Amino acid sequence: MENRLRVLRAERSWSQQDLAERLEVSRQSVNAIETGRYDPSLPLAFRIAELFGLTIEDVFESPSRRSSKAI
Amino acid sequence: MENRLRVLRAERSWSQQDLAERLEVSRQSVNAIETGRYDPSLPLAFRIAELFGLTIEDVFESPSRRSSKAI
DNA sequence: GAGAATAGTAAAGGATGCTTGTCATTCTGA
DNA sequence: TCAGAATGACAAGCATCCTTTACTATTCTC
Repeated sequence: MENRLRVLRAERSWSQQDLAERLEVSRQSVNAIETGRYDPSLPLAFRIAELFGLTIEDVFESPSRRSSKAI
Repeated sequence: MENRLRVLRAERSWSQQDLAERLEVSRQSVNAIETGRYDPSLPLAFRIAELFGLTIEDVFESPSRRSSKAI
């Protein structure tokens, strides 16, 4: 599942470690999610979306929904 | 994590089996999610939201977001 | 009452998420 | 240039998700 985590993190100049601490997960989990090795659990997806003030749909994108979304 | 799956299903008069087939999961998985024994994976949460034409936030609700949402 | 449909639960096993620990590589700045 | 920060990746182990199979209880319909 595609996600915009790396972009959102970069916009805030956070390291993976910074983000991991804010989400209360390990740095390796952040890295694995960013690099697409696995998807977060639903509770973690909620924490991620809330941290960035976005909806889950804004952060993660199911393949079927990837069409021509602006920017 | 709270969810409105049972209500959404009932609104459509679907059995757990009906819903399970539409989601391509087992009836027991639907039952477990409805009764709160566990949360769906993120990909399954997306399928559920898409099936009902809602956002994930509309179907599932993190504890921190449970305040005074209308109806 | 018999049979079907629905729902709740359990056990066992496979798949996935998350951890700590470790190593290699790349980036950054003094 | 070189040290430290940052990143990517892997392994082992535990937790969680999801499966199949199975059993039970309730309700409904004939």
